Amino acid sequence: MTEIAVKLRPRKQTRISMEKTGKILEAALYVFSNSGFRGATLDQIAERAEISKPNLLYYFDSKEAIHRELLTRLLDKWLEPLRAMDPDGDPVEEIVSYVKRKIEMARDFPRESRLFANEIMQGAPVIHAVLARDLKALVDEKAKVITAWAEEGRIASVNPHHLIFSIWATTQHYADFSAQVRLVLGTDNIAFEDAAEHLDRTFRRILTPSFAEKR
Amino acid sequence: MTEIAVKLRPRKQTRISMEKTGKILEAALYVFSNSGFRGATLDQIAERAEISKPNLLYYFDSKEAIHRELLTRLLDKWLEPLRAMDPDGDPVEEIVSYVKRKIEMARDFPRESRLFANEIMQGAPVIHAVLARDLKALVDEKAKVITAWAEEGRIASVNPHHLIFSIWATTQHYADFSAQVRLVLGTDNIAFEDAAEHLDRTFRRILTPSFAEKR
DNA sequence: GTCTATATTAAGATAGAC
DNA sequence: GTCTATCTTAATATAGAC
Repeated sequence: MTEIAVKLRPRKQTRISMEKTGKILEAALYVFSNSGFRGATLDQIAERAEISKPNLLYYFDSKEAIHRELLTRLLDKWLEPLRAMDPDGDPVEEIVSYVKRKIEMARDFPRESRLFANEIMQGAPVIHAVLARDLKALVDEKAKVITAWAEEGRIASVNPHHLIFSIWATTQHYADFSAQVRLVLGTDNIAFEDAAEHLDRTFRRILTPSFAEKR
Repeated sequence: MTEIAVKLRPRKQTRISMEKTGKILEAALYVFSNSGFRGATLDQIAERAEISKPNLLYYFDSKEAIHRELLTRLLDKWLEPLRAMDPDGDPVEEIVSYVKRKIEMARDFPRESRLFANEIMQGAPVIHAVLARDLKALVDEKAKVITAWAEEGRIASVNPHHLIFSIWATTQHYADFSAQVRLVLGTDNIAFEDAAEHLDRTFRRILTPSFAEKR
């Protein structure tokens, strides 16, 4: 599990203070995910959290502190779908289930997706260290599982790291670049069922061993 | 073709002024792609362009104007790979060639990719209108071609719009989120040959008609 | 066309009363 | 803990000499 250093300003984390910080973080998630770190302002966050700006800064040391807190809090949730991939399950089903969980995350948590996308695009200045440790370890671990499946002929031969990149890319695309998707499809709301069906079919095609490759 | 409204400040576009504006735009591409619009500063751009800030603002009306000019100038280049998809070519080869061109763009023009990624993630405030017209028209046109190919049984049945989203997502991922790719692979430079090979294989698997589907 | 100096504003953060 | 008022800095943009 990822260790999260929760260093909030008030000594005692009373019920009221946890409620306030929660409200601030919720507002900050909205603003940061829409405008990026630099584009976001404390005024916007304060207004959305229905709190004054100085009061906001009573709970957090700085704008940066809010941002850092958001990212570290959300990291576990973000890695959860990959963690859930079961080495003992059916290979193709495990991977397409992972794809399904990821597309559901894009649908249900687009703000979280864009928050991370912004962070990564800036070169991950805040969470670089923790990603280089935890994310890398997790991906390497699952890559080994995928490699084993391929060697056993239970899925088609595939580069496991790049397969995972393709899964991240295709699923998060619907959250991170939803403006473009909507604009191209000419709809106000993305039909996520269509996206999910498309990805389910394509990843099954990628992974299902061909007759030639079967032993 | 996309019409580009070039509205520069100097009346006469002399050779010297075109050189300057070119140098400014090159610097701006670097800075905007690394920091996003809000994160970028005119100081950074001016320094990189080796020009004073007021001089920079002699050539462009505002920071926004530089940004807008960059996006509109680069748009055609960005759509070129899809435009080049030939309805009369071999279906699978045409699509994997498109994938190849896109991954080469991610390798050779990562700054352009991130510039557009930033713009789209903010909801495309600058180029929304032109995308809704030109990009949508282009994608719809190529989607029809793909649908025809599928109906003729020359490629596997696929949702053409979502296929295109998958191509954009998987290829641009290596430019937009290169920090994460490098961090996960543990390398300083991405081996684009590996990515290209992976994508070539996967899209061939997706597209090659199965025996069952062939007529 | 280019520069130095400067005006203007926006935004992060703090002081201090309550 | 919360507020009003304010400090401070950074950044866009302009004035005006050369």
